[in-house]
Amino acid sequence: MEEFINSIKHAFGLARNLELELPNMSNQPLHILCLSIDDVMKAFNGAKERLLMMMSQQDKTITTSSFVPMLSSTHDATQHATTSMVMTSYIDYMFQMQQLPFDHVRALHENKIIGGVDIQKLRYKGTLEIGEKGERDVECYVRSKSEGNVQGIEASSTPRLRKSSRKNDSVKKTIMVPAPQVGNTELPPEDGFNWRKYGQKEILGSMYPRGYYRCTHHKLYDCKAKKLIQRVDHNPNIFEVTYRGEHTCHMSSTAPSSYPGWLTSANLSLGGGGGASTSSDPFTSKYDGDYLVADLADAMFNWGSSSNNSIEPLFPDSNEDK
DNA sequence: AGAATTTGACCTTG
DNA sequence: CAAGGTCAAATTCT
Repeated sequence: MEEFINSIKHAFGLARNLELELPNMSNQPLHILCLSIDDVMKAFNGAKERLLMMMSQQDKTITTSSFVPMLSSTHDATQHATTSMVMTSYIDYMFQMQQLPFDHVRALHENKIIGGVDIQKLRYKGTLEIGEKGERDVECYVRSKSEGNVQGIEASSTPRLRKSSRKNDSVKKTIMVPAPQVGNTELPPEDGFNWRKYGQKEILGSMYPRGYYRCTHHKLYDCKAKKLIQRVDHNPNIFEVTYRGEHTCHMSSTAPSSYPGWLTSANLSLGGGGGASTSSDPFTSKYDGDYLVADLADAMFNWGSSSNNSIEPLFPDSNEDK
């Protein structure tokens, strides 16, 4: 455990240094920045390996270890699982960051604002991914499946025509997202897309209702992307967010110009170009659940002292205008 | 006024 | 048939 703590502290230290040096990077060749990012990634990679080893050992024995009590005030199995999952998410989050600095730095260079030290906009939302299908040994926590490509069937015998959309959703990916501690805590942090709620349903056996959202552009661009949001029963500070379908609104002027790292994964096919950034630009007002690298580290190490295992507000002021 | 949300009814799936 | 998912009218918000 101590080994893991040291390695993760080292990684966060490197990330912190990189963050601090970022304003001065504008005069440096980009490959210098790449090397720095590589160092950070390697450090987190090592820490993650250790954590996954510890988790796999835990999963085999299902007994308490020194690891869980340090993070959690309650020791029941579900809390244990959730805490481990979210902690792993922090590590994953740092990996996902790798996809962003390059975009950000490029954007900043292109916009010639890096000299203006608008570091505020380098803050990134804290949407955390638990894992991806078949990628790691915590995949048991993730539901991710393809549902086939059966075409929808028109309901011809009823006055109300409706396509079967469920089978058309070829992509389904579920992640765990911590609830924001300020602003509207009823919703998980934004993910850069604009969603419109179209339904809510009480789910059998769940304490909290499930909210159904679709892309705001679903009519204009025939965008098929949807998401389901539901609070986790045993920890209301965590949302289970299921994404379905693919965004086909990339070229929209209101579509995000950059996506969170986990959304750029191949199975969601979210890569590709983005249009001009407007209000949906993740680095402007739409991104209100901001977390800095250094604060992620602080939140992570303060986790155990928090009575509700939630993420502390990092920039309370930035969320008040919601 | 238009956009977004709510909510009960309806539809699909297993 | 039950449960989950979606529709669409009513309502609320901006």
